[in-house]
Amino acid sequence: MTDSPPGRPRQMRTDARKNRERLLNVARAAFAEHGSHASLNKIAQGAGVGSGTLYRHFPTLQSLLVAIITDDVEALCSKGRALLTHPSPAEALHDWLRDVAVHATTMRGLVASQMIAEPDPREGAALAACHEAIRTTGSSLLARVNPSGAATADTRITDLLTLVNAAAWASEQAPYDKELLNRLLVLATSSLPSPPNQ
Amino acid sequence: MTDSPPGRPRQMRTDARKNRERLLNVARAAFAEHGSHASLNKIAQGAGVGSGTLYRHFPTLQSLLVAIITDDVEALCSKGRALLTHPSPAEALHDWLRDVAVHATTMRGLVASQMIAEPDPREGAALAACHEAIRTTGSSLLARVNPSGAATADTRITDLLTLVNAAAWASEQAPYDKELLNRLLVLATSSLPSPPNQ
DNA sequence: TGTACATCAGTGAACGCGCGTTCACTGATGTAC
DNA sequence: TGTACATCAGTGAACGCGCGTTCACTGATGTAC
Repeated sequence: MTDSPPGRPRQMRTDARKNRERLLNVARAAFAEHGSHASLNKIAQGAGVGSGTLYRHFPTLQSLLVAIITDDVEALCSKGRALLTHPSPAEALHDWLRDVAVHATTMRGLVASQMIAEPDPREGAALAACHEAIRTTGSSLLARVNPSGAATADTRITDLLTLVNAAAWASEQAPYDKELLNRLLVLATSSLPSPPNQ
Repeated sequence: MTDSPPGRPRQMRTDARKNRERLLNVARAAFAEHGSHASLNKIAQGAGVGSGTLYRHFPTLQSLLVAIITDDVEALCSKGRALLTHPSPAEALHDWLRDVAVHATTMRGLVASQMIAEPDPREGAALAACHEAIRTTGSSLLARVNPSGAATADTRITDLLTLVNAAAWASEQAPYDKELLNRLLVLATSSLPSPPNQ
């Protein structure tokens, strides 16, 4: 057993951190343009980085994707928590679901599909944690709309989020129809109380 | 101008017709397994046919897909027309939407995506005709549920079909959850009158 | 503050792979008589 | 029914391409003193 020596791990090199950031940005754009057909070599090239560097940071296309989604989900959940004090629970929920949909709308179905599919255990707990966080946040918002049904909120919110993500995916398939996402969200959430001003 | 001579075109050779049929069947399976990453060479090989033969029949992956979908849509519409005499209009509509969803559930999102996206004009009128046929059939079924709203039935059915296809896509992403499609369909159609026996 | 150095991030040519696509050729078969 | 033949479907080796991935090497930088 040759354990690594104890003590703090060495801090991440500044160039490494910058490259990681740049890779994530370029990957975001590449996924937005080509979805799951995006080329890793081109992402590396676009970030001004050797392909080996990309592999050092993200051994897998999936891991790149999960890193991007993790950032987004964090923002989404923090916005959701803020909405918990919104005066209109119904409006808060609708607003947040719209944000979720818009988020899922950014990468040719890749994001939507990750949010729906069972997390790949090889990807560690990162993606599963995203799911958990989204569900918890949504559950709180939903419970405020209909306090009596709190017990069922957890399963309801999962299906609701799935359908919202599916609607987002559909609207990506039809980019020429700018209003489609709005109309689909109305349909998808028609079983919820409407927000007051609509 | 060297026009081809007049008269009937030569009938399709029997081996050609068989090969075409075999290619469609193998392609169906390949798309079901690999979606848009299916390999044309492997489809040709699986059908026991040279790759050139595949290209003679279907110059494009897309054209292969459209041929498959055309067959399915025909069946779907004929079933829809039969349902127009069903004693319960609401049940007829729900049944048919379920069939549409199940159909969209067979090829890793490829079918669902084709049913939603704007038809590629290079693909001729075939796919556009599918959309038209589905919409017409659905529109009739919807009009029977709510005769007063016939004028708006056409736009409503388009969005409804889109959401149903989206739900089908989502349920493909989560194959481990066998009941997901059912639950999503309930959510997606919650703005319609419920069928009597549910 | 300055310096020596071990660590590890970065490099990018090279590899093997499977893909879509072509095309000169072979051979099956529908048609006309 | 039988036959000659023009048509066109079928073939599959070959091509170029871009992909993901590797790895021996270089060099930047965080750390310890």
